[in-house]
Amino acid sequence: MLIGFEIDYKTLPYSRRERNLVTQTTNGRGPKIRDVALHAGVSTATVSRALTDPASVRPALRDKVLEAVKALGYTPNAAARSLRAGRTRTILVVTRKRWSAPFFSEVLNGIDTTLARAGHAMILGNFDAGDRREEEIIDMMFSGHIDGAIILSGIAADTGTRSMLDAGLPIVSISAAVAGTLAIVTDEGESIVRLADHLLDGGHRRFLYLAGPLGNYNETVRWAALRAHLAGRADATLARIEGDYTMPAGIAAAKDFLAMAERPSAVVACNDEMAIGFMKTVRAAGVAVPGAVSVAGFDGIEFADYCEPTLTTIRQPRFELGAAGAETLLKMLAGTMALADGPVRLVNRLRLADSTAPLGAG
Amino acid sequence: MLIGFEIDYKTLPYSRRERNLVTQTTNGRGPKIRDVALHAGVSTATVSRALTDPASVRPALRDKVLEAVKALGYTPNAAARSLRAGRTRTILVVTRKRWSAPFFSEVLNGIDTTLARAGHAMILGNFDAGDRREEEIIDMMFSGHIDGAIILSGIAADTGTRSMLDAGLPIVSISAAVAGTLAIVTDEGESIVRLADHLLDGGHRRFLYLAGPLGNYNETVRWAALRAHLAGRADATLARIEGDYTMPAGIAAAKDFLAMAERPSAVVACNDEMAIGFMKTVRAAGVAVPGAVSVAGFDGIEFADYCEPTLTTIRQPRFELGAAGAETLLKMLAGTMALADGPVRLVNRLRLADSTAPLGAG
DNA sequence: CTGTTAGCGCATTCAT
DNA sequence: ATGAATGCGCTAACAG
Repeated sequence: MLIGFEIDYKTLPYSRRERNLVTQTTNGRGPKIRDVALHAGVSTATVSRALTDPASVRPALRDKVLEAVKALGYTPNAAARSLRAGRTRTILVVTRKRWSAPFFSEVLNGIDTTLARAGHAMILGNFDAGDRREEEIIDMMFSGHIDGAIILSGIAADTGTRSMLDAGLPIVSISAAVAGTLAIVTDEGESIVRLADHLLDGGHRRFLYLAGPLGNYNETVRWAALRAHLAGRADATLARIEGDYTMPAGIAAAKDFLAMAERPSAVVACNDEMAIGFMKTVRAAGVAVPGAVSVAGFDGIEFADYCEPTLTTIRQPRFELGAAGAETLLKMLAGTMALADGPVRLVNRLRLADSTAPLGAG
Repeated sequence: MLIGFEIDYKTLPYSRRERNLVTQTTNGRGPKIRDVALHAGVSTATVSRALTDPASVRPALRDKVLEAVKALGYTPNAAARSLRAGRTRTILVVTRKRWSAPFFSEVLNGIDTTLARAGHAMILGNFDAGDRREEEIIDMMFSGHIDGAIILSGIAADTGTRSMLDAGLPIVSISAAVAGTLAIVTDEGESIVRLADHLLDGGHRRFLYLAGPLGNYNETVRWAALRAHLAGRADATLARIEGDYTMPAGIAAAKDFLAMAERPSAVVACNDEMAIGFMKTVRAAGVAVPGAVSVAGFDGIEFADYCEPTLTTIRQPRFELGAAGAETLLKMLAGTMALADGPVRLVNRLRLADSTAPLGAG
């Protein structure tokens, strides 16, 4: 039995010190607002006010409170706060299992940075149509666990019984416009037309388009724009091969391309990954890029500058898409923006690199 | 005025139907447990039990409750539940701003999949040492908003005043072992030795190592293992160039390499991105890979198979790292696993590709 | 400007 | 097996 055993707090790591203070309070689970109130000699209401609306408390008292907060290592309980306030300062971000990490990770970064600055947290949820996870995502919308949602998945979670849209929370969709949400999109149709014009200017007339998944928003917009534009040129042809945005899909498309009797001279892929898989494969088969075929992508992922050859592509403002989406959602929560104020459109930039060249050049 | 105006609910979208039902309940914000109880003719306690412990309620009553739940579109309020139960079924995952998206996105996928299966949500938080975000992360640990944390950042958020470790919640660190947490790591030291042996077998003796950020866990482990191993070979030399895991760092290293009087014949990069940036640059300068220099990476990101040439690397089980981390944390929460049961070690695999060849071959 | 009080919605005692 | 009542921790009315 140790009697009079003295702990020298100054030599202990602060964690130990704090833990010790914590145990001096009412119960085992860390200090509550009441503990702070007692320590500071004020009521719990004053503590609450000193923390959430400092201006409403006399400086002298406020300082006493903040001192007590620091001394006890008090952090307000989030659940109690949420229950009382009716909001959680938490946002749900939904993605799909097979997302394009190089593209979306930077969007996510933009979201996180913006939300964090506003004191909001971000719950990430992956789902694919049909799996149980989809139901959980919807439940979360109705559970009061979150204040709003950002959709990166291109579609809303919807089990047929109910949809995440029904919860009545503000929702923003980024990159793909989802009906019933405020969409943050880019001028992707115009962008792909600019790309096509660049290739047309280089003398290209036989085009091949590497498609994204059928029904996908971006796929639909890009294809429609490209097709409409080339339809206006009597001398141009446009073939199409289906794909799913992955590099293996680019490989598969390349095999089809290599088997074609009359090969197109210009390939426009619906995203960079497919373009990169395509280039790798045709080059391995002895088809020079851009010598024999020009290849362009879409998105402007980082690797577009490191593949061989560097990839002509359309650079989307990924971070800004995320930031604008988060900003917009915060405004909807604040009531200063509404669905009708959308969609928000950002501008892409054509980035020329070594994978495209005028017909016959390269 | 519309009298006797009948709405045909069957032709309305379900969302409309549900919204209608919701308004039949006590207040504006959706049905509460009391509404369900009234609708089913039971007490709130029975509703609660029917939902959380169905076996404890007589089947007849249980069915009535579940029916009422469905009819009203009831979803339990998460904040109230958390406050009452003392846990949130939410996990915090911390990353750093400059993470390697190709590597960590798949780890994240493993985490999310595993947590979701167990009914847990995942809050994502980016931080960098010194910014305000770091404090928020720590606050979250103390706020009762989360039940535990997974560290992908390699270091614990720590302001000097307090650290996320002090909250007393279970914490797992993945890929880099963080003191005070249960670490999920790989046999990276052994892996890099296997890689070195492969190059030694090919006749290489002059090595160059492209380093990660000083102090980084993986950097430290890999460098120590490689250095110790080559130190055992009297005929081998090992140079080192600093970097920060990015492709531009690989470019910078390549410039230094090109300026060397006697160039090493084998380059081992601490991650794939640097190896890829390096290859791109030396090839552009006319140095053949692997003809003049063999290059190897570390991590096994997807793009390693699509760069030019394909990259010899060490493939880490990224999804499994995430899954194991989440699994482990869940066990810690359940009390069936503790810090002392770690670390958990997964095994990497050497993946040979076109960027390495025996000395003088290629 | 500050203290007292009530209640956010739920899970869990304690009775029955 | 079920119901009544309590309190998780906090903030917002209301009083003073």
